[in-house]
Amino acid sequence: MMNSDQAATLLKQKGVRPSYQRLRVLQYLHEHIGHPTAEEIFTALSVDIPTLSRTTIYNTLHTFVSYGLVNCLTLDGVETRYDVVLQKHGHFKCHRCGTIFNFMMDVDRIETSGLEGFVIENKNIIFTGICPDCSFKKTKKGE
Amino acid sequence: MMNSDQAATLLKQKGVRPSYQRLRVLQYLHEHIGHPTAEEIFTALSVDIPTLSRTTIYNTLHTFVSYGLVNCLTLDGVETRYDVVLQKHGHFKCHRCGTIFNFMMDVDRIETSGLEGFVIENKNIIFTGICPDCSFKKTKKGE
DNA sequence: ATCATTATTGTAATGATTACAATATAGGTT
DNA sequence: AACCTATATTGTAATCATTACAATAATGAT
Repeated sequence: MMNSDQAATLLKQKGVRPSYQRLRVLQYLHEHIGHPTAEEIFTALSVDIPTLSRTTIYNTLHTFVSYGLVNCLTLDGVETRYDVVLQKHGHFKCHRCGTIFNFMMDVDRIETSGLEGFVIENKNIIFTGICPDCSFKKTKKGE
Repeated sequence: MMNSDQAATLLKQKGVRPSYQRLRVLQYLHEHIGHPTAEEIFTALSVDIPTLSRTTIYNTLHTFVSYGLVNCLTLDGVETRYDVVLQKHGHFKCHRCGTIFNFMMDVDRIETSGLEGFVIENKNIIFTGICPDCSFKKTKKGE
C-alpha cells in the first residue's frame, strides 16, 4: 500500500522529519484505514519495535495532525481515532459491532442557517446506527 | 425556563422517576443549553446540594440519554457534553474560545452514497472553526 | 567530529469516567 | 401510617486515555 520510500517522501513533502517511528506509524495508518486508535497502533507496532513508547505514538499522531497528514476524530467520547483519508467523507459507526465505515457525501452542499460570520474550517459528519452485517445477524437470530 | 413541576412532568412522561437530583439536573440542562459537561453540572449544583455526588450526575445523565431526554456529544475528545435541544441541528465549535454554537440545517437533505443497507439512527454534524467574536478580536489585534 | 536541534523513551501525573458496595429514599401495599 | 421492596444516591477506589516532563538518543548542519 505504501512503502518506506513513499512514506518518507510524503513526510518530507509536508516538512516532517522522517524518523523510523514516524515512517512506521504513517505506513500503518495507510494500511489500516479503519480509523485506528493510538493504542491499536502502539500494540501493532510494538511487536516489531520493542522499544517503542506510547508517548512516541501520541507525539507522532499530534505532529501528523498539525501538519495536515491525518485527521483525527472522536466518535464515541472514549478514544480518539486517526484517519489518513483526507477527502471529505462522512463516518458511520455501528453501535452494535463498533465498526466505523466511511461514506461519500457532498459536505459542501449542506445548507445551514445561523452561521453567518463564522469561519468554517472543518466539517464532520457522524452517523450512528446499525450496519448491514449486524442488521442481518439480528434478523436471523430473531432477537 | 423550566420549573420543578414541568421537569417532574417531563420525567414521569418518559418513565423516569423524578428524584430531586434528577429534577435539578434536568432544570439545569434547560437553563444552560450551551452543552454543559458533567463536571460543570456537578460544580453548579453542588453549591445548592452539598451532598451531591459526581456519580449521581453521571448516572443521571446516562439515564436521561437512554430515555431520550437529552443527547450527548463529544466534540473535542476530552469531555462528553449534554444537550436538551432534541430537534435536529448542527454544532459549531470555535477552536479559539471553545464555545459551542447550535445552528439550523436540514439534516435529512444530506445526500450520501455507500450507506445502502445501513440503519441510520443518529446524524451528528459538527463544524469547527472560528466564531465571529474571535474572528473580530483577531482582526483588531492584528495578530 | 562537533554541536545544536529535534525525536524518542519511560515514568509519573492528570482528568474524565466507571465499578462497586453501603446507605438512603420513593412508591405501592397492608 | 408503618412496612417492604425496588430503585437512587453517595463516596471511595479503580480504570483508561492522554499529557507532562526530564533524561537519553538520533539527526542534520557546520
